[in-house]
Amino acid sequence: MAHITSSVEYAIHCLLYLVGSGDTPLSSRDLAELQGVSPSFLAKIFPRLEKAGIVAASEGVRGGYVLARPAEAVTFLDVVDAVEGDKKLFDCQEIRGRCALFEGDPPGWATKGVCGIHAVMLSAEKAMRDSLARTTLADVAAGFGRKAPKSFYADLSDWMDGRIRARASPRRARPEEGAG
Amino acid sequence: MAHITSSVEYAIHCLLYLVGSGDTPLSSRDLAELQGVSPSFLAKIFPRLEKAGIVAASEGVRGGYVLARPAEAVTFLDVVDAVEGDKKLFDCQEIRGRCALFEGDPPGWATKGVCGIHAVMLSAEKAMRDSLARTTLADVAAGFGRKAPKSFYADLSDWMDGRIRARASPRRARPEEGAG
DNA sequence: GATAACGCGGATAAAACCTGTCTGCGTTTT
DNA sequence: AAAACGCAGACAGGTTTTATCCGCGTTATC
Ligand code: FES
Ligand code: FES
Repeated sequence: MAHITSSVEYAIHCLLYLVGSGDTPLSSRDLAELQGVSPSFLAKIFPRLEKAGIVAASEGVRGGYVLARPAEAVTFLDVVDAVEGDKKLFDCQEIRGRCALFEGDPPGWATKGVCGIHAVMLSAEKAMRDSLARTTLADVAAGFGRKAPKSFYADLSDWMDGRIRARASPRRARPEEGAG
Repeated sequence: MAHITSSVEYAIHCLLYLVGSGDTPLSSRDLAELQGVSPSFLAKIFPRLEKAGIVAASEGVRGGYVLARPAEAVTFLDVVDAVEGDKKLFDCQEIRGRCALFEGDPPGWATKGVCGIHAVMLSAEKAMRDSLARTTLADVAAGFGRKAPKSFYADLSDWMDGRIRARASPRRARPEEGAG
């Protein structure tokens, strides 16, 4: 179990597909099957992205999700916070006030302000968050676009269309199921 | 549950006391009672600091721990790694290779090198670790020394001496126990 | 208008992790 | 010999993460 969980990995990979899909909504089920992850689990992640204003949902048949903002305006930090809430890197237990010398009544100089140790952790957390805030969905989408061949996007589009057509006309699109 | 756990908080607070104690070994039990934390739990943390070469142990009666290096040579990162092992900030599941379009046989361009998303996380982890490596025990000890009154260190020394004397001559040091 | 796809929320369960306790062992001072 | 110490392992309880399932309201399509 890591601090940045698999939920974030799922979320960002999905968001990258949404970057490519433009105005066409993609359902969480399709995104799950496309990537080979659990549809039920993914369905629990998306509402958090929606509450954070990262994606917009459309209900009903042919519904799904689209990006609610331009990809340049969604940082990794946005996604991490949306999916994980405000999870702290370090949870200070304030043990400095329990020193036996204080006998249950710690003096002001000992408990005033943030503990020096805690301050170092907060600084490290800030460094991490600043780093995450420096990269957007658009940045990684561009990097992915440079690696993938042109045909990939066409194949992807076909796959999504295929799923919709298969559901619309199961008789023609998946004849093998009835003929088996 | 946070990424940097309470064990690290306990460890560094203890190490700060060791900075002040110089060559006199302090036992994990005394350090635990002084700070109001579980002696059993603290006893599980110190061996990890010892294996990492941060503290040196002396066994037997009057044994305990001393710093194995100057406080200037022990960074927060050293302590975090010693106590938590090499815990990653993010654990990539390599879901990029599971894309349905690849049909179980992902092409080289899709799996070569580190995933762009993973790379961002690694960069954030590095930022955090660099930040932690920038502060040493000596730094925070100096900050603490500026806050605490002079009498605190004398009181601390007395408290430690008192514990040793109480154990050496229980009849005189704790008469109320036998008189009850 | 019925059906099916879709998002949403809650209940539930399994696995992993963190915290904390306990016990027994060997070592060393008193 | 006794007591204080470090060390290693087994163990239990709570929390988090991952994952599944179900029922509900909404909406496009037949
Ligand atoms: S009291 Fe929490 S870090 Fe010092
Ligand atoms: S596959 Fe793990 S972050 Fe992309």
